[in-house]
Amino acid sequence: MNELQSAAASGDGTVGKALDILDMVAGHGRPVRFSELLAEGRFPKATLYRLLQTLTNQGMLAFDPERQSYAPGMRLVRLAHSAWRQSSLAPVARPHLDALAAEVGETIHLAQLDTGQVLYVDKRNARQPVEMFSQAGKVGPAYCTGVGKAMMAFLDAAELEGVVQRQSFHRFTEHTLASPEALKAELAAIRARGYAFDREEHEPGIICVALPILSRGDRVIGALSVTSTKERTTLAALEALVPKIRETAARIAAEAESWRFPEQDNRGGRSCLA
Amino acid sequence: MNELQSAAASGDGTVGKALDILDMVAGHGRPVRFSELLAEGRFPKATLYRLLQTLTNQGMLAFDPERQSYAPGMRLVRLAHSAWRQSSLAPVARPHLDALAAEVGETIHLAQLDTGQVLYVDKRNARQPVEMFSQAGKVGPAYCTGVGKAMMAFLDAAELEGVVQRQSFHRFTEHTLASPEALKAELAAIRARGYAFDREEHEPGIICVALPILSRGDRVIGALSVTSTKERTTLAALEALVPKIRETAARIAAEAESWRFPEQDNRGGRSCLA
DNA sequence: AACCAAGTTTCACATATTGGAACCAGCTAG
DNA sequence: CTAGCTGGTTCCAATATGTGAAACTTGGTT
Repeated sequence: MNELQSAAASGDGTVGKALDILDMVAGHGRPVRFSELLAEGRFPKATLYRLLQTLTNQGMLAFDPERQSYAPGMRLVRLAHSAWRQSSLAPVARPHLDALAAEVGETIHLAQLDTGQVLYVDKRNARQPVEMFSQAGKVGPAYCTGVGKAMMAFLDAAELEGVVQRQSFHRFTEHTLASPEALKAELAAIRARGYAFDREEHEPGIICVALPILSRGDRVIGALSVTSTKERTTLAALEALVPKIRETAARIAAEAESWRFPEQDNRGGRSCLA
Repeated sequence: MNELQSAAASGDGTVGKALDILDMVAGHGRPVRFSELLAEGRFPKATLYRLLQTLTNQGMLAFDPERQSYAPGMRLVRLAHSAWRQSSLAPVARPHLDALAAEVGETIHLAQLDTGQVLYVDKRNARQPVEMFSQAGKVGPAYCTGVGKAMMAFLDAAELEGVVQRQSFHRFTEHTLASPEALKAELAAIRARGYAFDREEHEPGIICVALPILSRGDRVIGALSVTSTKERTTLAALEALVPKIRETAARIAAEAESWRFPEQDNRGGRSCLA
């Protein structure tokens, strides 16, 4: 029936297809027409149509009748809020990120590995007010970012293989490690050293240090990075921050371990104000 | 064939059920056991089980084998990022919120109406760094919040009816409007006045002014509020901010109108494979 | 009027979903 | 140790659901 299609994507019946379509719509990054999706050739006309309808009236997609196009719906935002609070590292990490941010005056990212990609779950922006979802929920490549490499370096062989296979190795800059071999060599170095650099591998001028967040038994549960520009600082200067970052990572890891959900149920009214 | 019947809830086949389950899990606000969900009695054992599995291996749910419990998964966060950027008012409103926040030194909320509830999509916090998802994606009641009432007041009769029906009218404080009648009277006043107050109706000590964001033809597309505490300020003082807020709301509305998605397609990286 | 492309609906067919019931731990109590 | 649990997983026939080619409708062009 099925052999090595297992891993990633669709397969599970109707629900799987529906979610696939959700991804397709979200993936476009802008409202999409029925025909555009159809053109992707992944589903026959009628099926696609029906599924879109279902998703739409479930609020997972929003249909703009004027422009006749679909976009991911707000129900996702509601659900994601809940996901973020429960399943991400962000809530436990928050105070630690704040502290670290106060110490080093640079941009900080908290990321997790998801389907071979880096998923940013929180951020502290040196200056200027934080952007909300615009950053959390964002995904990026693993093979050419500090956090991505930091996490990959501490995966075990089997996991790593899967993740490496999913990398696109697109050459973003002249420094991008654009092959599995180059990447693996780099990962070995990172593993030995204990932390990763991003030497303008993803964006020109942007450099960073990143450390994995390891839970008991060295399981990778996330990564933490401090980012800056080549103009403002140097790799050596960033490297000097490693002890602090490591400390923060350790604290987060420790807390993540013990973090059991408070037995109180949900829905009350929480609001603003500290 | 139909519009305003059946509305939200489940019904659409398997996909609908799956999404229902997603809501159930998310709704608990903490990892849930199979049996807890089962106890809800909405689905027969085997069905629930299968659906949970499907959702899990699609990444919509995360299963913690140690604690044997399900929580909303990270795939939702990814999807929501996209939803937030495309379908919410937040991206267009951002600069205007920043400006408003700078002027009035208080907490600002940007909300939309979703399934009869208030869905917060962005926020500016007077002081202290913004919390990310913790606020965006959060939902709250419509009948006892400034933004909720501001939006309801400008719905047309048919829409309003639907929304009112979904209110729980739980009495949060002694000021809460706890009946459809009281609410409707208030809404009429708000409609006439052009803006809404929250007089400690949701949380004791918390007051706010809110204005709807109306697009061409007076369609409600969101709401904007300035919140503070009874100690720090008064309703009259908040009322004095109305012109500024109205201006901001108008700007957001105008921009939302013209906002067509930049023709550039999805970000440089990969599509949906790799 | 004739055409075309985009979107919507139909319908005979088969596959995916269903859910009662049986099954399998792992526990606790008798 | 055995019976009786509770919580979770698997079977499988019955059938409700989802499928998709093709027909149809809409609205815009020439």
